[in-house]
Amino acid sequence: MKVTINDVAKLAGVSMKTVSRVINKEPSVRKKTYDIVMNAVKELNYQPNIAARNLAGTSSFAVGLVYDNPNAYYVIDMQNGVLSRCKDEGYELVIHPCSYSDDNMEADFITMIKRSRLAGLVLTPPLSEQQKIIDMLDEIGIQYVRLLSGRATETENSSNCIFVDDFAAAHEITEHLISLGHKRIGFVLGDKEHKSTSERLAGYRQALQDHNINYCEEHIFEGSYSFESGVLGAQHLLKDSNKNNISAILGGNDEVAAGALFAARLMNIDIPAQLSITGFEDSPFSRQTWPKLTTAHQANNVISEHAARLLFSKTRGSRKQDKEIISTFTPSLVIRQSTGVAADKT
Amino acid sequence: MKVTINDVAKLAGVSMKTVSRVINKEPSVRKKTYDIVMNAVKELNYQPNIAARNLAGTSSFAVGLVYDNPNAYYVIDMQNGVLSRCKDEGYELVIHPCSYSDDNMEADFITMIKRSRLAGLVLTPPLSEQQKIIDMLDEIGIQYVRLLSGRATETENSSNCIFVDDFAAAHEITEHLISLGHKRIGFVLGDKEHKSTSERLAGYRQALQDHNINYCEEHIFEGSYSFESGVLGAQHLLKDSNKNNISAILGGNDEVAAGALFAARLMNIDIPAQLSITGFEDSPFSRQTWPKLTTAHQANNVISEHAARLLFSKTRGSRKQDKEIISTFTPSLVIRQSTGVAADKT
DNA sequence: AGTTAAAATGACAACGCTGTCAATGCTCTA
DNA sequence: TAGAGCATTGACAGCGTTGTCATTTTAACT
Repeated sequence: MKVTINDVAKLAGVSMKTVSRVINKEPSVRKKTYDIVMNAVKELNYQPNIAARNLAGTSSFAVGLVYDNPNAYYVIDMQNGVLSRCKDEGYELVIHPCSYSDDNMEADFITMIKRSRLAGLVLTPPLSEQQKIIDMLDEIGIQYVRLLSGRATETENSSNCIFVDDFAAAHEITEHLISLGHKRIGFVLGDKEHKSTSERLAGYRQALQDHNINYCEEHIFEGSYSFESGVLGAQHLLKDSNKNNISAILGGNDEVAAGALFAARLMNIDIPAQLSITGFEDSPFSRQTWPKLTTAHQANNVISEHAARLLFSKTRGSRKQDKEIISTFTPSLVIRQSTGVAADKT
Repeated sequence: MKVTINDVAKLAGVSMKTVSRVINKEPSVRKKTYDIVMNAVKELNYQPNIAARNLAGTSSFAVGLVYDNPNAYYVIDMQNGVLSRCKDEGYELVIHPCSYSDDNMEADFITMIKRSRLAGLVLTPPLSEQQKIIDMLDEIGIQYVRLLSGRATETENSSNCIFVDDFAAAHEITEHLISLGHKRIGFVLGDKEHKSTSERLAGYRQALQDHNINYCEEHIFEGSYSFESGVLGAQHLLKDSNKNNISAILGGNDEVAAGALFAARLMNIDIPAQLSITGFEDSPFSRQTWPKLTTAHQANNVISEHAARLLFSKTRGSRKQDKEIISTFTPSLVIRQSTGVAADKT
């Protein structure tokens, strides 16, 4: 039942160490030896014991995924992306949900890292944006990859970052609305602690400017990445006392947009005839609203897979540098039924 | 930086083994010794190395969570519930998403178990219902806990099962609709491979029978647990050519119900004035539809925490039997705005 | 063929903990 | 107070791998 490296070595007629070399794809193994060992591995269906490898080796065979994100779809995509890479590389994934606001967070963090002797970490926003955390990790000396909102060129040291260009996405969405004739466009922002919020706002402003539309502070609602915030934000932007005459609303993400949709329904506003609404991320429920949301598609599972890829390229010293790692992802516009030609409100 | 059990032993002036006893909460340690050791542990901020524990010990310090479920909210809740228990017990969680239809599934499964030397497994539906998988696990001899739809009394050996009483939930929901005057109630079922589907259907039938309403096959749509299925199912049940005169629809779960809501909107049917719709599970997006869904609340994170609790009680030989483990959970009705008094259709 | 360097392989000691079993300390009884 | 018997502690091997370094084999030259 329990096959060890010794069994394989015996069957292959080589030493333990040579088997170790083969399964770790180390150089300096003759092709012939390699084949013999691999055959033995297959014949016995040998699975190296992770615990032993972790204990004996310098770096472990486990990576951590750290997130503080209430969005289930986002988290699942992130997990699956990283996990698929882990499986290929024979690593384990240790998931670590945590709360940024939690006082114990740092201690928790360190406990996790120490206990599992992690080879590296994938950090998702907003934790990936916290300098305090980055400093802590640098001090510990652990490898990590950060998922960030922005573009690679901006930051000086971005060798361990994967970027999502929210600026470009917001720019594209806003231009889409402008092309439909919208001039008074509201924006229900996400949490201001998230960099994606300021990036998206900046993209929106740039698009307005490109088309000579004045930026108007009254069109901005500072909210958070939640359905409820979308409801509140839309209600605020649309209420009669605010003579905004808004004809379109950007939701900070799909959830916010769904909330805005909900609010519009409460106010008997027809979508998209009277009001256009857009989201961000193209999460599953942007297809589960009525009408379906125009949004910016963001392949989180692919993004996180690249994050894992980048992490492995650092930890395992480029054992195999098969595919190129994409370091900046730009979401692409997906037009659905929640946006339409602007109603004339002049 | 790296504190080992030896450092603690030296500081405490005891042997390695005694420290081991303390951190494992083994009996036969004098209170005084225990305190001395614990102080040393705290002073050095000692974290036992999981890899070493796994390697040296008979059972490992990792449990697996296996799921084949497309519902992100469900999966996240399950993870968080199990994880919270793991944290308390110093265990790691290895997540294992898999596809029931995948041919490699079994091999994958075994690879995972072998590689990580898991102490136990938590299985969620529909995998937990597969006899083939159960047999496989029994053969391997690994501990596991199954999450099942049903009630504890039904099955002969249910000592390693946690039940969710979908029958009762469906009964309650159906009675709610009946009490509102509904007599012709449609049901868009989930995947027929899931036991929850037959349980919910049975609960629905029982409620009809209890109130002397005839069960009518035309009111049933065999679908799957997805938004799209909800759309299709509702469209089918509501189309004019089917002279069903349905005044209410049970969605197989919240996602299905959201789909049904979507379909109703397409057909310009007013909810709940013309049609009542209900879901199951009370997942977040039952609160993100318009109108919000009447559903059956099911605390998946609590349920999965109890599953983990049950698993630990088996593996660690009841080291501390603090809280009682609930083995059957009954979802409770949550009335929101998607259900209302039946329109008179006679 | 003889020499030398490089490539391939192997022997063996860690890694940090737990299981086993022996040794010691303590309590209680006669 | 001695001895039995249990509670508590410790010494040491071993879990299955990798790192180090020594050894053997191969290739590449005179």
